[in-house]
Amino acid sequence: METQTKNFRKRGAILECIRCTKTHPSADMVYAMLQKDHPDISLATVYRNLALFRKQGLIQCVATVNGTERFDANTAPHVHFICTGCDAVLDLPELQVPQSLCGEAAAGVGGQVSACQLSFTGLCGECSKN
Amino acid sequence: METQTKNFRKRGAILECIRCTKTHPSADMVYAMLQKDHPDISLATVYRNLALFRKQGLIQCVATVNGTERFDANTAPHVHFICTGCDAVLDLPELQVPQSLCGEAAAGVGGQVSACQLSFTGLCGECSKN
DNA sequence: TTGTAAATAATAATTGTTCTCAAATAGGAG
DNA sequence: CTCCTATTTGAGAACAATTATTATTTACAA
Repeated sequence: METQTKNFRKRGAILECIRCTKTHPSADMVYAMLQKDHPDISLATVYRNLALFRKQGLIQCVATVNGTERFDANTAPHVHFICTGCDAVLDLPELQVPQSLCGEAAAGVGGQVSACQLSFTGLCGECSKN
Repeated sequence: METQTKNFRKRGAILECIRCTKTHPSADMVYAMLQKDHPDISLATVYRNLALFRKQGLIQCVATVNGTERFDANTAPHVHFICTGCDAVLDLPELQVPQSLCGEAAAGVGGQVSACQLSFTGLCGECSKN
């Protein structure tokens, strides 16, 4: 029973992990965070399940920072800030992409728009003091 | 003299190449396009110079599609459309990010905003007919 | 020509990600 | 409970994009 619950679906643990953090982690960060409760987890399992969650629409990739993808369990479209100093990805919940732009975009290409993404780049509060 | 002019600074050719195309090419695409006039160019040279141009502000990375970076010599902030069908990156010159948002973003993080990027994802006209 | 610093080609190394495959496991049928 | 089958997983190989290294070539000035 002990080992059973421990090994019972690491998939759930991965989803839980990404839902409980605000840092928009990469696959590697999720892997590191899970080490404590699941020391025998494989990095491949993390990648595999992140890809699955994305396909299922449970999470989304919100940015690619220095070549590594960053994920978010908040699938509602929202604005991000990417710090070039510390590679942090922050939410800007108070900002919103004007709805009208989506329609204009669809019209502009004569196709279908399924998502939009707005992100700002710069130095966060911490890093701008460096 | 012949060989001299031919070998004279491939850097210029790389910049020229990216300035003369509207497809927002990747490093690999630039490399392929240069093969004709510079069959002996190295892919590493393309990467190196693209990185340099970016640092100099001559070009910018406008998107990461399927893990590969796409560049643009138009460094003015403008909106893009990324087709998930054919991986094309298109301009949407008629759209603009409201200037007010940038200020709000800077205020939101208490830091400095150096760039912003808005992109829509979906199917382009061609692909939506598939 | 000769010295020096920058640019390059070739290739090795690194890094993020995906694939392969055999072993472990869950959940159902008997 | 026991067997069966499909799912999930770990380990590491494979892969592709990118970066670093190194020896060679080039531009240019003295």
